[in-house]
Amino acid sequence: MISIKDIARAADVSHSTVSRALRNSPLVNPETSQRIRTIAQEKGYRVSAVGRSLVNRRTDTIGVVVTSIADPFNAEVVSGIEEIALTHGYSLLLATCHSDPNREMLAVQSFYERRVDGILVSSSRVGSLYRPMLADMKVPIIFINSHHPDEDMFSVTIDNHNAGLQATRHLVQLGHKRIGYLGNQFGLQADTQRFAGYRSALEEVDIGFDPELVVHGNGGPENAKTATARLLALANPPTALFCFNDMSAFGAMCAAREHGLAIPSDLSIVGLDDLLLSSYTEPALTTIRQPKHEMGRLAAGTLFQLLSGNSPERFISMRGELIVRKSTVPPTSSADAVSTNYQKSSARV
Amino acid sequence: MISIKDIARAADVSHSTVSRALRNSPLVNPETSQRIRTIAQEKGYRVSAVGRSLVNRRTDTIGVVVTSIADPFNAEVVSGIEEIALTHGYSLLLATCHSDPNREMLAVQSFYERRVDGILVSSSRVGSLYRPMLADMKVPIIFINSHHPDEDMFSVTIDNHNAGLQATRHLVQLGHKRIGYLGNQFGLQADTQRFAGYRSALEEVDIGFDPELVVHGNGGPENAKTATARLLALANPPTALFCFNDMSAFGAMCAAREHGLAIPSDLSIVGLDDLLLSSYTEPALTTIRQPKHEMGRLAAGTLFQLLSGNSPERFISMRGELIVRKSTVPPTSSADAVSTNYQKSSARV
DNA sequence: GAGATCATTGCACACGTGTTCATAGTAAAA
DNA sequence: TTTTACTATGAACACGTGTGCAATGATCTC
Repeated sequence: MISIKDIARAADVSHSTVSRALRNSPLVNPETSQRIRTIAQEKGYRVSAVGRSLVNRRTDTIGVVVTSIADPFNAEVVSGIEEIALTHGYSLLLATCHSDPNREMLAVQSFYERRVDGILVSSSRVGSLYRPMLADMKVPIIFINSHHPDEDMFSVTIDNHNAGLQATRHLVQLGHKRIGYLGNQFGLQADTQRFAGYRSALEEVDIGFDPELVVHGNGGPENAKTATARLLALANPPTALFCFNDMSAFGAMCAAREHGLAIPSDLSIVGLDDLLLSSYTEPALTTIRQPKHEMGRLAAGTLFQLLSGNSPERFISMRGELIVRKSTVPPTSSADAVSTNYQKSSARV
Repeated sequence: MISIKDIARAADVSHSTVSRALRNSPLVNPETSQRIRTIAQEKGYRVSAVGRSLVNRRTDTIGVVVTSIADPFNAEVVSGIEEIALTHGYSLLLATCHSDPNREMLAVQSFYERRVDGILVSSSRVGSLYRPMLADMKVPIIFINSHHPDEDMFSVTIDNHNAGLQATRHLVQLGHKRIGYLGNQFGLQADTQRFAGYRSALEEVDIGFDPELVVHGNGGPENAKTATARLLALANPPTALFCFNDMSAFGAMCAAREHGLAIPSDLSIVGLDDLLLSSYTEPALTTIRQPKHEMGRLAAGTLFQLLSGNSPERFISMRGELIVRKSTVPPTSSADAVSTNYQKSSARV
């Protein structure tokens, strides 16, 4: 592994001059500079970022923590982050935590030891615990998809309440009265807020909330499938279903088919995310589009603002957009009838 | 930012002793060691990996280059890599190159400057050009999903020829005679080999190869859709289609539906990858399963073998597994008849 | 009691780079 | 010719950590 000292020796100058020459410093004679660069090229020299980082006190590296990179949502977010990082000449350290708060902390600690210039965390589960940690480590940190109203906290999210509202309103406006909610793991902030939006939409039109119609998966299709199966086995099953995300919606569609139901005629389904594949399923999925790539870009942008001494917006909240495709239709009369009957006899909660 | 010198001062010892104490060296008195560790904890000290890397001449970091992290195949591979890296205490630097050979080189150069301990490249497009580069930089590099028979090259792939063979044989055995191939971008190694497998399967049963039935997308659903549309507009369209990957297959299914064809009765489709969502589509996709996660694990494992001085297997080739689901059935008699007619009049290539 | 062994610690250097300051040489100004 | 300004370069230190070697003091052996 060759260093500037090696080419200094070869060019018969001091390593200081080499350092300057390779960074195009105007302080060094153009001819010597050229000579040094030629030698460096011949020897295949490449500057050591670790040596440079030590003196510059920056690594040109940012750390990204996600629950799982195999989750298309996170993949898109990371893609947006990487795009912006590249334009700033930064590299990305990636770690996954699989929704384990402990692993999330370990990942952040590891990033800190590596002296990243900033950290991005998607779907954090330990947001509040960062306060003491951040006191020690003076590293800017941006949250994506989770929001923590403390000072010195930055975040980029979509308005989850509004997303739940839009999705459920769409079903309500189609005439559905018996609308289920398929959530994510209990305690996840985004889940709580989307669920709240769902309830708000029901309240707007005085549809009673039935806790029987709420089930929870884990954001993946398999658990969504079993959760949906429970829902469909009810004496009075829903005619429409709002799913926490598109992956869950796919699982729900699968469960419905296996239960002998046709989509959308027997069960309308709304997802949330608008994944690349969501428009290619049969039927194409009605969903709330989340600007995943843009969220990644904005989060990274916020970080770089911070790094360059500016004061970016503290909390960025984006709007999801309802994309109506083929998985939602008005309820069939028979289902509607059942639903109406049930309304009469069910207690309002 | 506090260093060992700061706690050395606080504990009234030399920084050497601090360094030893924090690394649990038996050379230091247990009591002083404990005292030092307590002070370090109080001050929230965390070792600087950059300082340590400089002297240890290793960064405990590996670099991963993929075409796009939003591609589920790559996401799964990276997931497998990360899993193994974690068990070795390594971190992951991630870069995307979007199939641009130039960006691929830049990413590798950037990794080298950061002095990663090893590099993994998925679906490389510049394999041969690595020879001169590797001569300079003494960094182990492993290829995933592309194979380069030079010495000093390591790779993990599936047997693409066999995968194409299996997929096409499956369609042949169902009775199809007019089988299309929907490939990836021209020149990609995996595409060439899968296509060769496709042709071998046709030759086995003396089905003539018709170049009209071969189209190319770019591995994504949108281009696959338009490419498939061209195929279906033929005077004598295929009754079955082997797609380069599942993403392409989804696009093909979409195109078929828009063309008024039912799947699988009017058009059988085989994909390749077996993505998480491939079993949740309607109909569920018949495909060749690629052990993506395992490939990532094996590639990372090979790298760590290399790093620990062992001599791992140079070329690991895995077998894809045919997963028969619902998107493939024997051709309907009418389609079969057309196909047979065509056979008679078409020239063998 | 003298010498030997051992435990504990500090000094000094190394890793690769950047930067301040001083110095030597050169050209311009007086 | 002398003074001044400027150009080009090197010496020295810094960044944070690890380690070989020497030194100190204590304990043990004979």
